[in-house]
Order: sequence, then C-alpha cells, then structure tokens
Amino acid sequence: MSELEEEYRLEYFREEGFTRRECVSCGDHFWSRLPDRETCGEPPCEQYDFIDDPGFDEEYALGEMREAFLSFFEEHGHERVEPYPVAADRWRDDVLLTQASIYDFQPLVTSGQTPPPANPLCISQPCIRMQDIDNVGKTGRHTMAFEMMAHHAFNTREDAEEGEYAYHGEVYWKDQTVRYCDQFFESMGADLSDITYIEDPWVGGGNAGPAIEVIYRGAELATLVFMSMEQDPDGEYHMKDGNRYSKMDTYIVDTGYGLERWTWVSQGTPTVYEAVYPDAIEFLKDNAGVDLDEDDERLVHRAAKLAGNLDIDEAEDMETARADIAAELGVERAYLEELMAPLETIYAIADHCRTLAYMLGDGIVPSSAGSGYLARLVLRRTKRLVDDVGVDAPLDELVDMQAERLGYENRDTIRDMVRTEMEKYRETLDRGGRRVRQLADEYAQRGETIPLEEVVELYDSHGIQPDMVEEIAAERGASVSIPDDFYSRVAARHGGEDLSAEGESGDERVADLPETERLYYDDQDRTEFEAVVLDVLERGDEGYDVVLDQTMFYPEGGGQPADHGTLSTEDATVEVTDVQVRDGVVLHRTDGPVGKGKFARGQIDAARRRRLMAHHTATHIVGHAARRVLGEHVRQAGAQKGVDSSRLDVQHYERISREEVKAIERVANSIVTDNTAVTQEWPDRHEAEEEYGFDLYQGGIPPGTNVRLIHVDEDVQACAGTHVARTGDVGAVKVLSTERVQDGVERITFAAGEAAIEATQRTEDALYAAAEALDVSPAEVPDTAERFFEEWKERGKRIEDLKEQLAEARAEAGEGEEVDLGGTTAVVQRVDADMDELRATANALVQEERIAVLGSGLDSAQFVVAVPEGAGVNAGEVVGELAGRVGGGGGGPPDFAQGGGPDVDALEDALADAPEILKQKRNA
RNA sequence: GGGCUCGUAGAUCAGCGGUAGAUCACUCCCUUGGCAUGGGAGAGGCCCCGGGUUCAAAUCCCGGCGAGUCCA
Repeated sequence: MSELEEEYRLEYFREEGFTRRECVSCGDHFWSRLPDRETCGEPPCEQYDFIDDPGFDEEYALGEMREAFLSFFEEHGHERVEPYPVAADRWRDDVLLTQASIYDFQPLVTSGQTPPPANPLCISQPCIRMQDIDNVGKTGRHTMAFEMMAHHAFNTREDAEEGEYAYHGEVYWKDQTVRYCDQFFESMGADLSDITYIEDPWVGGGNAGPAIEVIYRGAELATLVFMSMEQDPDGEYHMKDGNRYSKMDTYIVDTGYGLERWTWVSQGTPTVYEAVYPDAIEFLKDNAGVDLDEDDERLVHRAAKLAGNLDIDEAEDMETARADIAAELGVERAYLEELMAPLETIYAIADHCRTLAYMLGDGIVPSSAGSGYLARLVLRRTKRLVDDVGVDAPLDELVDMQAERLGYENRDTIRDMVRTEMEKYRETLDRGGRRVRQLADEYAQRGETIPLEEVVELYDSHGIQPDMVEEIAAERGASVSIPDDFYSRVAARHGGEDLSAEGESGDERVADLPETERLYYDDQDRTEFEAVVLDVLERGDEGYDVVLDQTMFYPEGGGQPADHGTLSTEDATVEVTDVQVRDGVVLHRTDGPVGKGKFARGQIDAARRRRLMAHHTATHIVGHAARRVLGEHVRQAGAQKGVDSSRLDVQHYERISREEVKAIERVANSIVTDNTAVTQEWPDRHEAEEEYGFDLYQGGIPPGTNVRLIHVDEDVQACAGTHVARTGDVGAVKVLSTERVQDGVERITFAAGEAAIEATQRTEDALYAAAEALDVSPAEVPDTAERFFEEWKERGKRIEDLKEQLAEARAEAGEGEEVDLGGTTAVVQRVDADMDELRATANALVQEERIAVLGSGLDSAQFVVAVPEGAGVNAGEVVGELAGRVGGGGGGPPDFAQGGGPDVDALEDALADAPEILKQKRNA
C-alpha cells in the first residue's frame, strides 16, 4: 500500500542487519533483527510475552520509569521540558484535552511560527483519552489517564530560507530516532532481537508522515512518527485517510513512549493497573472489603493473564472472551465474573481518580460545556463506580490521594470542586428518582410498558441513566426494555450536527502588502501620527480599507474594540470607523478614499481610546481580584472590552455571591488607589513561561519568539492590548452585574473610570426616582417597597373578599330580570364589573339554585353564565350564542361558562335576547 | 458552541386556553394522662419577568432571567 516504502529503508536498519519482512498473519511490513521472524509481533498475531516474566532487567515503579526515560534522553543531548496542562483548550481551540505530547507544540511550533522550548527536547506529558472510557478496568491495558514519554526534534529543510521559520536546519531524523529507541531498550536490559519495527504510516490533524510502531514481547511500547507532510489536494502522496499530501518545509520527530506500558512490562503484572496504581488498588480493595482467598486470588491472576493474551480492544469483546477464559480455567463463567467485577471496578476507580486529579489540578472547572463537561462526566461515572463496589470513602478524598501523589498544590480547591459536584449530582439523582418513580407508577397502573421515547428523554434531558430507570421500574412493577443501541438512539435524536466553520476569505492584495508597523505600543498615550498611504481598497457600500506603512490605530483584537478617528491628507479628511488586521496588515475602514502614496495625518478619537484602555487595564485588575477572592482556579474564559462597560468571563464552580462581588470591588479599587505602574515587556516566551507559568495565557497563546507581557499589580499576562500607564488612571472599578453564562462560567460585567461613575449615577437615578415615587428618602426605599408590596397583597385579598360579599348581596337583592324556565328561574342581569366579580355573582346565584346570565360592558362586552346542577341548560352554548352577538366567542364547561366580544353597544340587545336564547337552548 | 427539559403554596408536584389544585410541612380545634396516631377547620400564590395571539393565557407564541441535562 505504501508509497512511503522507501522512507523506511533506513541506513540504521542496514547497519544493524535488520531485514524487512511481511507478517504472515496480518500482512504488515516490519523490520527485525531476526531474519526468519514470521509475524509482526503485535497481538493478535502474537501474544503478550511478559506477564509473570518481566521484560527488563529490573522492575520499575511509575516514577522510576519516567525518570529513567527522561534522564536517558537528557544524557543523549535532549533538554528536559516540564509537561503542559491536560487542558489543551487553554492553548488551542480545536481540542479539549491533551491526548499526546505533540499537542503541546501544535499549532505554533509545528508550523514553525514559534520556536520550541528546546530542540531537541524530552518530556513526559500527562494525557487523557476519553475514547477508552468503557474499556478502562476491563481489558487489562486501557487507561484513561496516561503519560506519554517523548522526545521531539524540530527540523527545517536545508533549502528553507533562514529566518522564515522559528528554527532552522536539521537536528536529527529517522535513523537517529530509531537508534535512540534501540539504545533505550538496551539500557533497560531488553533483548533487542525481540523488538519489531512495524511500518505504519501516520495521518492526523492535517499532517502525515511515515511512522513506526515499536513492538516488544507482544506490547506496543512506542510509536515513532516522522511528521513531514501536510494535506494538499495537489500533493504527490496518497495516504490512508483518502487525502493527498505533500512534503512540508518543517519536519518533526514525534515519538510516544507509553509510560504505563513500560512500567507494566518491567513488572510483568497481569494487568497494567496493578503496575501503575498499586497503592490505590490496595486501599480500595481494603475499603470495599474485597478480600479473595488464595485459590480465588490464583484464579483471578490466571484469568487476567489469559485476558491479557487476547486481543481485546473493546469491553464488549471481553464479554465473549470471558466465557472462553472461564472454560479454559475450568470454572463457571458466572463465578469468574462475580470474582472479577469488583476488581475491574476498582481498577477503573483508580484510573478515573488520577484522571480527575489531572483535570481539576490543571484548572478544569466542572461545567455543562467544554472540557468542564468531560470532568463532570468522569466525576459522575466515578461516583457510580464507587457506589457500585461499595467503597465508602468520599470521592474528594480518593481524588485528593491522586492529586497529592501527582504533586498538585491546589488540593483544597480540587476537593471543594469535587464536593460541590457531588452535591449537584445528588440533587440530580433525587430529582431523577422522583421523576422516574412517578413515571413508573403511571405506566404500571395502566399496565403499559414505559416507552423507549420516555427513557431517551429521561437520559437526554434529565441525565437519568437507563439502568436507573430499569431498577426503579422493577421496584414499581412497571416494565421497560432498553435496547443495546440505546446510546446511538440518543445520538440519532441529535441529528447531524455540522460544525462547518467559515473560513476567512483571503485577500490577495492584502497578502502582497508589507506588514504595518504598529506604533501604539511605543507610546500608548499618543493619539496623533503621520504615515504614508500604501494602498486603498474599495469595499463597495461599506467604504474603503486604507493601508498605511505605520499606524497608531489599534485594530480589533483580544477582546478590545478598534480605535476610531480620522485620517487627513492635504486634500481630504475621512472618518475611521473600524480597524482590522489581516496577516499583519492593518486595514483602516473609512467612509471615503484618500490618495494612494500621499502623506496622511492620523488622529485617534482620544476619549474613546482612553476609555478602552481604562477598561482593558481594569479587566486585568478585575481578573486578578476575582482570583484573590474566589480562588486560584479562577481563569479567564473570555473577555470583551467596551467603552461604557466590559465583561470578563471566569471559570468558577459556584455562583458569585453579593458579598464576593463587593470583595472583588474592594480588592480591585485598592489596586487602583495603589497607583502602581502598568508595565510592558517583551521577553523570550520560554523564559516568560518558566517564570510565570501557563497562567500567562489567559486570553490565548500568541505566536512568535517573544511575547508581550503586561504587569498590573501582581498580575502578569501575555496581552496585545493597550493599557493605561498607572493603575490609578483606571479611576474606579464598579461591578455592574454577574450572570452565569454556563454552569461553571460566571460573567462579571463592570465599568471603569468615567464609565464607572456614569454607571453608578444611573443606578442612583433609578433609586432616587423610586424614592421620589414612594415619597421617602433613598435609604427608606427597601423597607417602604417591602411594606407597600405586603399592603398591596393584603388589599388584593381584601378586595376579593369584598367582591364576594358584594356578589352575594347582589344575588339576594334580586335586581335582575327573572325568567321562569319551568322549574328553574334564570336571572338575567347587567353588572358592569370585572370578570372576578361577575363570576362571584354567578356563583352566588347558583347557590340559590338559579341560573345566572350576567353581562358586563366595562371595556369590552363580557358574559358569565352559570347553571345549577340538573337545570337542563348548557352554559357553554348560551355563552357562545350571547358572545356571538357582541362579535366574539366564548365557552366553558356546561355548568359555568364565560365569553365576550368587542362590541359593547350590542350588549343590551344581547341581554334582551337572553330569555329567548335560554328557552331555545333548554334541553336542546 | 449546539440540542432538549423545567420555573405554580415553605417543600414535592398536578393542572396545559374557560372559577388556581393535591400531598407533606405550618396554625388552631377535637380525640388522648402523654406520645405515635386519628378526626376537623384554617392560613399560605405578582402561577419567574416582559411582550404578543385571543372574547378569555398559569396554560399557546416570542424575548429575557433562573435552573437542569445531553452532545461536540
């Protein structure tokens, strides 16, 4: 299949005497030191060969293996790099979680826009793969959390122009990568002739390249990827995803050595979990009272070993495999399952807790959206597992055990988040339980099966797991059946959700222009400048885009709106109404053209700019204050600056209380009154990261070798916006409102400087207006309003009471026209009153065994007809007839109906006809 | 970011165009030596907010606010 075949004919393989073979079982091509080797070595072609027979000289614990790897590569010229957060959405918007070490360097480093932190480098990157969640604990080798140990080298082609990319030349490529791999195996004491290198081209995320799977004694221990191609419709390489690819100027060594696998192989335990989580498993077994006798212990061990030898990629396969294993061991399948189930659950709990420690420790806040939702998903799943197996330790402690082991310092917050989540989950379960019980009773009573549609609805809209429905239904004697493809039915309900993002339309003329020199960083207070007009692009009805050689105008970006102002040449002055940046070229949107090649004088709307700068600096201040008040986990989830107010979305797992808002205002304003300098600097990005950590990137990661840092008080952020010179220039900060924009994300809307004063004045105006209306002082407004509201309610009740009395009196007075209907008397009366009063009067008449026909002409014509039991008249029909005569309609039950119409003038005539209508409708 | 569901008495919910309800909790009375309980009476509602449709909206439609949930 491979057009890349040539790519694998490595000099190193030749030197070392490898031969290329085709696996007799799967047909893959592989390289081996054994010339007569027949299979590729990977299950199912071969079996695990290290269980109870460790593959290396020594057993390694997780931490020891990590250290062994990193120090090996350090000794071989690599710089050790600290891992990145597992929350990949903190630096890229195309994925939520870090799933491989290369994610750390995408897209800016891999594309060559930004230099790597070191070159070559080695790292052990924590990763989370949710795809495997169902397999965890069951297959013996899947974990959701894992560390990908890796070494990377970033190369550019020799013929690439120097300076075009952030790194230049070749560090090393395929031969050296495979040599390192062999050498590392050797350092572990592995038998090199047991290694096979399988040719397995790699494709992913728009890139591709040759890649090698490294198999040792049945286990895939590493993947060596040589990323060197990008998707290109005209490319010469046709890859397995059906797309064409061509070579890139950059080519990157991307390796992945699974820490857990290596640890496992070194120990030869039946499952990976026992090698990776020995302490947690011990604790959980003890806590849940899982205590096997020697025979059972031996049985489980043998079963796990057999399972490990099978090619089980899915938990479902395990179900079938389980029967074969039981047969081979000579025990009942049910017996074996009973023995294994609690262990599998415990394995999963250990892994899930580690996953949660990574997620929450790295700043993911549980939420209903984004990576926060994934955290919630894992959290709830883990809770169910913990309950299933009967572990009675609180989940926050289990997660904390892992967080402590992983060295997180925000453990209190982690525990707090877990507890808050558990409380929310408990409420969801309570709500769900009530809902299901009610539904089950309903269907049980009718003797019907609970329809699948209801179960889907319960899950999709209320988060109720189908097995909970089954359980409760059984308790309540209702039947329900859940199909195997339940979850795909839920998915079907959502239909095709297309995620087509609209690409920015390229502009060739812009691409040819030089990048605009930006003056606004040099002196952020300057509002005038001179420049040369390089080009003017017509934009139809929308005006013109003027391109200058340099500008003071800030283009919209980083949540800061564009500057406005004017551009003047000797013969024209035009308004600048918007400013955008495309590929480094600043486009000034104007209402008229200016002469190309002319000198232009730019004048920025200073008041607008001043307010935007105050708001931008205030955004940093508010973010910092929120962090101080709410906790270290607070992180920017979005921001929009404005002229009159700005908003900052922050991650937080509870609603922000009024007291907390006040505290945030206090902290923010004390930073303002401290009047410290707001400074900017352009350090090397990696030095900046080292000093301040990842929290620099609250608003996304900018490209480039250097980053611009803004210091406001103790707060440091990478930021491209314009800022005031001193915190005092912000003037004042006033929080206007907080709202929950999603679960786990709070939006703080605030105003700074003049806008803060204006906002306060608006609030005061409202208060004064209310005070004036109530004729009290502003301070008395709350009490007075409360009292008035109470009195208003009292009066409502009193009025209702009086209306009732009035109605009774009216019924007794007998003022209406009485019509004898042979046995029953009807009273036809005009009462100009509201519906309530009409109804009350009618009720009073019915109490006296009389038919009531009441009309009101208050603002429209209204009727109420009420009939005592057994009078033989349908009130609804009578009202319908009457209402028809005033141009409307009406209806109601046979004993009490109401209606009306707009034609008040016809009311009298209609009432005059009422006796006739009654006689007609009687017993009709 | 998208889909779906829900806001009615202190709590849990019913009502889903035509006179706002139930259960528990609450107050009082009766039964009892006291408690568990039993019987009776009562109080408690801006039916989340704002528009629209309609003779008529808690109910239907739109918007907002609040809450929940599933998915990427």
